[in-house]
Amino acid sequence: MPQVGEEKADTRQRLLDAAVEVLREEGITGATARRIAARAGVNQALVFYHFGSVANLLLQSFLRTSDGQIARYRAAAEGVDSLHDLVGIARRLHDEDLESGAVTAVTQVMAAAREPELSEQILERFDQWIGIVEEALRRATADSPLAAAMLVREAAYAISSMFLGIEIVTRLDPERSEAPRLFDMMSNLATMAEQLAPMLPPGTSDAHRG
Amino acid sequence: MPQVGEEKADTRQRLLDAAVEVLREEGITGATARRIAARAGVNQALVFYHFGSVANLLLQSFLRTSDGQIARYRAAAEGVDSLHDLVGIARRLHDEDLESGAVTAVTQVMAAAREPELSEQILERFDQWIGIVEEALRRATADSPLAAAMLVREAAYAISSMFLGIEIVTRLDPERSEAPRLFDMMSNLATMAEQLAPMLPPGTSDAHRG
DNA sequence: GTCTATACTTGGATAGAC
DNA sequence: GTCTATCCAAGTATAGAC
Repeated sequence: MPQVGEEKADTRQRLLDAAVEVLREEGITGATARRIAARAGVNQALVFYHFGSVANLLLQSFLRTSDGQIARYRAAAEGVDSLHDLVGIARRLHDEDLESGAVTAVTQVMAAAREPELSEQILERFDQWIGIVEEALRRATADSPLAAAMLVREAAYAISSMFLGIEIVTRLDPERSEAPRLFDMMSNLATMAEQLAPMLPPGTSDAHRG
Repeated sequence: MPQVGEEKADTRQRLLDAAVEVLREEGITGATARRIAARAGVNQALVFYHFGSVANLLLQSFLRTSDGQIARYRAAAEGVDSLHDLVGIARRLHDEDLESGAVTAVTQVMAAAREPELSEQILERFDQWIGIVEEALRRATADSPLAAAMLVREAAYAISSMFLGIEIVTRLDPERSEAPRLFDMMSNLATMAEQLAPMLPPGTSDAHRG
């Protein structure tokens, strides 16, 4: 256990941070024990002392980062109670993620995952992510006839996958991203859907409720 | 130039094929000159003779595979003239891609891409992909009021990104994919949208036409 | 155009001193 | 818990015989 009030984060922590930075800047193919250790300013052997293997360091790094992201998403999603809110918050989270690079680190591990155990862990996190979107979507469409037509779980799955895809494409050249225009469009669609709702057949909006 | 009627594909071709297979089965981190050559049944030095470097072999492999995919998508998209068609064709292409593993190879190169030149080439292909979806979407919604609300380019971008994300997630555990249910839902949504169209304010369906 | 052999580099991982 | 030193495996790439 590290001392209280220490100036220097303990090595374990530094390695986890360094792993995220290396994943972000050099990708999965550049995430080696030597590079990560150099980035953390510690000896290469400590990767193996603390984590046993590079693969495990990357796994732990993934878990820590994605759990952080999930907590942020969960907190942000609590404020959603309209489609318009949902789009606005999604836009904000996307911008923040791009800035911090956290999602890049996550997608690098994700794309390269081969071992079933790692895949399992990743899917578990993706599932939580979908759950958050699902919950937000459910609240956002509670008063809309859309709720009856849409299977909310599937829609949340679609949205989550879309974000993942956008992240990967955006990283190839952030300057040329079309994501901002997509958010503008979704914002307009949300507004229209909300204005149109009263024009549609009533009663259907309760179809999904227990 | 290879002889006509040859039994054995020329080495260059075999290496390109082998690269796709290795990318599919072992991912980007397993795509080494030695493994690809072994898979092709040729000597490792031939990777460098024919392609100069592993990175270039992977690039050529990516270009060949993604161009093939694009041709398939383009051909399939020609048959679309309703949202329902679009969903059905998307489902079929998704199933085929999963079976052949071609998209997996593409996403592996994509996720690991670092050099600007490679990113450039990848984005160019992604752009073509978006273009095909855009064109299909435009035809599918030509008679629908949806066309007025939706910026077709942005919607196509969203759909393409979604497919990319789904591919990456599905590969983690194909058994547990939620994609089939998503297609079912989209199919229902398409049907509803088509039934609902006449109920909405008329005239708007022509708003996007020159 | 293909093979063998080899040079060189990098990376994962461990042993042992401190 | 950290470092030095080291081993071994695997990778890229090239030279040169065939």
